[in-house]
Amino acid sequence: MDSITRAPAVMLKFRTGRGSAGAATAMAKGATDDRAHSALERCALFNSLDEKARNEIAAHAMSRAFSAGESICRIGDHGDSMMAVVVGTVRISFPTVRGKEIILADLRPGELFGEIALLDGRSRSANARALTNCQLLVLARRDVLPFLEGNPAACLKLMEMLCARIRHSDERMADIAFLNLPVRLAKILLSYQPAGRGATRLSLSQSELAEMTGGTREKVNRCLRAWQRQGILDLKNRWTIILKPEALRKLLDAL
Amino acid sequence: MDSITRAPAVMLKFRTGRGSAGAATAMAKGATDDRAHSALERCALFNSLDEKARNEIAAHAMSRAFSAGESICRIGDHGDSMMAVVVGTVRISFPTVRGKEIILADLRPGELFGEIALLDGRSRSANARALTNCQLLVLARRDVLPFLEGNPAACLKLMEMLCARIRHSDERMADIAFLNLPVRLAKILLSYQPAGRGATRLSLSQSELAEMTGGTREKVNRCLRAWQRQGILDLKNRWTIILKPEALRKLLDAL
DNA sequence: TTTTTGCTGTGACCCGCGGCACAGACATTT
DNA sequence: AAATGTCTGTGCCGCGGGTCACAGCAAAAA
Repeated sequence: MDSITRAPAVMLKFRTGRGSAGAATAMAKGATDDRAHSALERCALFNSLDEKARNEIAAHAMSRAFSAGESICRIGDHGDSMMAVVVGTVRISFPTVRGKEIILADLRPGELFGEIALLDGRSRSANARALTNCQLLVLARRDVLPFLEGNPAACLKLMEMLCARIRHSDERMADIAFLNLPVRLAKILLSYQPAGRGATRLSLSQSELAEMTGGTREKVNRCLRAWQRQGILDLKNRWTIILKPEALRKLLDAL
Repeated sequence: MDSITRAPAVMLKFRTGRGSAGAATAMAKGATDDRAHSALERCALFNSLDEKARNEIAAHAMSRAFSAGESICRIGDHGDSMMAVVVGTVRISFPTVRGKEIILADLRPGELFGEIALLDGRSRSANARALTNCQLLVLARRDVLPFLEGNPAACLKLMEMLCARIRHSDERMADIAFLNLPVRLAKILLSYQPAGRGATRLSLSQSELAEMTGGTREKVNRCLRAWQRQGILDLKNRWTIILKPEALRKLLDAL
């Protein structure tokens, strides 16, 4: 277990966290620059489009920066834009009673959020927060809707993405309803494990894992420690190092 | 409590249930008849369209009947069509481990299902079963996709519907994660209560309520009985009669 | 009508998990 | 180096709720 020399690391936020990263909230509102265009290329919604369409939408994109810890939007806000992550990580969460919240997703570059309020014209459906310093591309409703009307292909692609969200939500709901915490935790850990076998180091606090699984911090801790004793993973400083992903997968297969 | 003379009744399935309704599975494949057209008018996706567009899509609709209890589609099936309910009730459910399943929705005339597999080309995302004898309108992918490409308005409307599904799913997930069973049960009961004050009679078995809330039949029973003792509702034969919806709502407000 | 089947109502039991409390380990700040 | 704050690690207690078992009942089927 000491033989790990160059394990892949999943680090969503800088280890030296919250706010200390300084106020990088300057706003670069340059429009049709190359950065915007190449960012859209990395985005699932737009990379299937032809060059012309991509230029058309890129012309309306506004670049905007958020510093680590900053709130991007809150549930209930009026929202008439959607955002694509260019640099950094954005955390989407859903607040519930008594200050608790459930983490829905951590979005990396190329991913999109805010489409729901944009599309249905209602208020924001979740919270979004910059987990690291972030660079986003902002697209306003008044630009997006006409664009979609003229680009059925983009429309269908967007619908596919919404469908994926629905599938994922339904599955997760069933998980929470019927699976016990260790299984849910294993699922989450594996979902942060980038495909390949071998050790993965992840920098997620146990409270964060609790908010993702819908459990408590204490329970997550006990579960992780039990796995550590079995040699399935290792907890060092504040990293969680997955040593035997197969063991976790086996837990899932057993249902 | 005996003064109820004409209370609204919510009856999703015939009280004389399962299968006995005889094999009405005959297939009426008449296409552009008036029934198809008027059914589409009742459907949220199509009623905002102009007459011409509605005729266009109605021309491709196939009518199909299912008898009570019959399975319409199963999760994992290959699916390249979507359906609109014309007559009857269709139950959408999501199966999980060990035969348990969670009821996602009971669809009434005018509502749509099966769009997800149709749109993203993957397999069916849930089970659908005819709760009563049903009449459905079936629309095939090869007809729907070209139609959507030519009708941006329908596209956007469909996206709105998908967004509503996502909002609903996320909220329900948070409910299951953080609210205890009585509260979830109260929510479900109220959601079947058609707006107005006063008593509502609903014909849902306690096992069904359990499958909707993600709890057990026994727990649902105990909870309902407790409410009965408090005079909030009445359980007679196999009907659940909501006497004081305000009391349930108060339970929700208390969070 | 009689039989069968499925739904309701309840008691007993036990486990998972949430809540509290607190100690120790690091990290960051001053 | 000292102080402060945050995360980790654990013991303990109590409750919500899942499970089993079984006893009425009411509605369909025979």
